[in-house]
Amino acid sequence: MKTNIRELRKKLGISQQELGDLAGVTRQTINALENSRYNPSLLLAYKITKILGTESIEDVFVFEEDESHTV
Amino acid sequence: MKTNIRELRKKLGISQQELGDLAGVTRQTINALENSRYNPSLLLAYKITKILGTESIEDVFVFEEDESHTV
DNA sequence: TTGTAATGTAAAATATTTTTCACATTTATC
DNA sequence: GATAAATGTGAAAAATATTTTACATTACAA
Repeated sequence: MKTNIRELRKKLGISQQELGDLAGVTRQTINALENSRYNPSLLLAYKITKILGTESIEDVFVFEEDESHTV
Repeated sequence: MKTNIRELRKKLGISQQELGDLAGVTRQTINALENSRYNPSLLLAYKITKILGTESIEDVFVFEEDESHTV
């Protein structure tokens, strides 16, 4: 799973730290998400989506084709 | 967070067990989601959304207004 | 070029999700 | 009403997400 968090965050002109603060998580969590290092909880994904001002979760988190077959 | 999993699953005429098998999780996980007992991973939410044939994650998982302020 | 903010990352600890097992209750069918 | 399938739920274990701490590197302003 890839994300557009970095691009969207930069459009807002905020740091990983600030986004983390807004979302209630640490900057390391944001960093790990930007670098595709793990699969967040749905609620965290939702909160980030809201903060970044996008329409839907799928605008921020991009799933690969065969990814729905993996846990 | 509430979900429409039960309704959508019944439209497909499948059991919690079958949906779990399709999503690669146990029936207890499906049951807990249907009864709003926790916040799944984003990937699981995505897989369930795909299996249920809905457009987006938000069609299946419904967030309350002030929920984005809670972790 | 020096200092400062921002980012990348690792390891250990903690929190949360998900599984497993087990049993009770409900629902449908005969 | 008996039987089987489906569902609800609890508790402990396993797996995974997230935090914390700490340090290194990069980017950028003075």
